Amino acid sequence: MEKSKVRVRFAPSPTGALHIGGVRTALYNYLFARQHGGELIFRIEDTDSARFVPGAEEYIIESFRWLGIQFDEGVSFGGSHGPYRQSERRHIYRQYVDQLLKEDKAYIAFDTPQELEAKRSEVPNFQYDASTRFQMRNSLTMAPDEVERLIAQGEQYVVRFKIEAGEQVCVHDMIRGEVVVNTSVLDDKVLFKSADQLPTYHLANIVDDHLMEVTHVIRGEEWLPSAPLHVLLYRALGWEDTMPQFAHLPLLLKPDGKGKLSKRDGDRLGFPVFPLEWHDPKTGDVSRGYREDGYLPEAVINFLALLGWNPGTEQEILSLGELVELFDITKCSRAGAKFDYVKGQWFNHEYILRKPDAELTPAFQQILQQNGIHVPDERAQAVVGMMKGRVNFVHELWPLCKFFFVAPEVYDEKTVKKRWKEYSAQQMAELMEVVRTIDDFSIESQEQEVHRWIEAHEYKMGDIMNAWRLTLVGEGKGPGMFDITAFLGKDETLSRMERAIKVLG
RNA sequence: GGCGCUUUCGUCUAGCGGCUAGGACACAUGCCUCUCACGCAUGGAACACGGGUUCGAUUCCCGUAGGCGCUACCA
Repeated sequence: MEKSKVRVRFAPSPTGALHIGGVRTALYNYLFARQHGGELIFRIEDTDSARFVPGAEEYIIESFRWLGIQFDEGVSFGGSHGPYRQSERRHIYRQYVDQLLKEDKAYIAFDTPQELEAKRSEVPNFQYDASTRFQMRNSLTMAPDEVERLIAQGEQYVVRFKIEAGEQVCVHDMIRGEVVVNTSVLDDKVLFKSADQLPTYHLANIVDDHLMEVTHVIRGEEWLPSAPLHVLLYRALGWEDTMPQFAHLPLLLKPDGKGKLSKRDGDRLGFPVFPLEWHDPKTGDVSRGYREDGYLPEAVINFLALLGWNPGTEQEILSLGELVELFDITKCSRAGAKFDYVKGQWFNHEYILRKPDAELTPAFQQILQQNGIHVPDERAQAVVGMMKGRVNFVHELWPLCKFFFVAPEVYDEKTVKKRWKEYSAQQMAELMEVVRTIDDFSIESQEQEVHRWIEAHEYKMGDIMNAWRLTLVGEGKGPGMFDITAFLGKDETLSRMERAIKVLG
C-alpha cells in the first residue's frame, strides 16, 4: 500500500497570546512532521469573529520564529493549499454545508439563542438532539415553503448536523487506543451560522484538514470528546477513507491546586505562560514571556518536549535534532502533567552552562548597560565565563557580579564580624605592598607571589583570603580571589584595599 | 448531573507478569575549598483502594474513589 506523505497542522485561534500548552502541541506536531519527512501547516482558525484579537496572529508567528519551530506552509509561509485563514475560506465551506443539507445530513434551525437558553433552563439537561429536534423550530418540523419564506425575510438561522441516536462511534487514538462513544450522547452540533456566514470550528476543521490533505491530527485532550463528532462528519462528507489519524495530548495542569494551567497561575507563582511578552490590546495588561524572562529557546523546547513524553532513556538534555529523531507520539503520557516550572528553570541553567560565553555576552551587556555600566565585550564576557555556572538566568548575574564593575561602598556586617580580625588591617596593608611589587598580574603569577608571602610569614590562608575578599567584594562571596584581582587589575585592587583598611580599621 | 479520558516518590516520569520499583527536578547531608556558588557523592521519598485472572501482579480485567476534560450560534 502506498503511504501518503505525512502532513500535520497547528491551527490556533487568534484570540490572544499563544498559551504554553499550545506551544507544546505545536512542538509535537513539528517533531512528528520532521521525523516522518512530512510537512507542518500553520492555519488560523478565526471563525469566531467576535473573539478576534488584533496582533495575535503576528504574535504567534513571532513566537515560533523565536523558538525555532519552522512551518512548511500556511499563513505567512505560503503553500499550495491556501488560503490558510478560515475567514478567507467562506466560499469553500458553503458548498459542503449545502451538500450536507441536500443529502439530508443536516438541517436548518431557526431557534434563537434566547429560545435555546429558555429551553435549557426549563428542561434539565436539555440537549438539541434526535430526541428533541422535532419539538424545535427547524426545517424538520416546518413546511419547506415556510423555511424559504423565513430565510427570504432575513431571519437568522444555523445549520445543524443531524446525528442519529444509538450508534457506537469508534475513534482510534494513537495515544489512547480505541475510544468508543454512543451517538445518543452527542447533540446536533451547529455547523454553520447565517449571521456571519461562517462555519463553526467543527465543520471548518474537517473541511480544511481534508482539503489540506492532513494525515494526522495532533491536538489537546480537550478535543477528545468531539472526536466522534468529527469522525461522523468525515463519514457524512464521504471522506472516511482518507480520514486522518488522531492523537490527543494530555493537558498541562496548574503546578499546585487543581485545574488546567492558566495565565493567572503564572502571575501568582511567578513564571510565564506565554512564549513572548504579550500586551493585551483590550485590557492593556502586560503578561511576561519566556523570551523576556531570559529563557533560551532551546531550554524551553527541551523542557516542553519532556512534559508528557520522554525518550525512555535517562538522557534529559536533548537538542531539537535529537528530539526529532527520538520522539514517539505513541509513547506520550496519557494523564495531564502539572506544570513544573522549577524544572524549567533548571533546563535553562543547563543550557546556559553549555552555551559559549560569547553568545551569552550580548544579553549580559544589556543588563550592564541598564545599570549604567559600559565596558568592552571582552570584559563582560570574562565575567560571564567566571559566573554563569551559578545562575539560571543571565539577568541573575548582575547582583552577583556588580562588584566587578563597582567598588563596594558598604561592607557586609556579618562578614566583617566573621572575617575582619583585629590584625586584618595590618595584614592587608602588608599585602598591598606585596601586590605593588607584582609586575605580571596574571592569575598564576599573583597566586605564586601571594602564597609565598603567606607562607613566609606563616599567616593563615583563610585569614588573608577572606579579609582580602571583603575589601574587594564587600562581602564573603564570589569566585576565586585571583580571578577577581586579575580582572580588577592592580590599581583598582590597591585602591579598594586602601579604602577598606580606612573604613574598617 | 451526563459522557469521555486518566491514576508509580512533593513534581515530571521509566517500567510493558517475576526488579533491592530506575532516573531527573526539588529537598537534606557530606565532599571539594580562600568565601559563596557550581560540581560531585549520599540520603529520605511512590505503585489510590477493593475484587478478580494467574504459580506469581505496579504491570491484564472489573468495580470504587480521586483527578482532568467536554457538555455554546468558543475554539
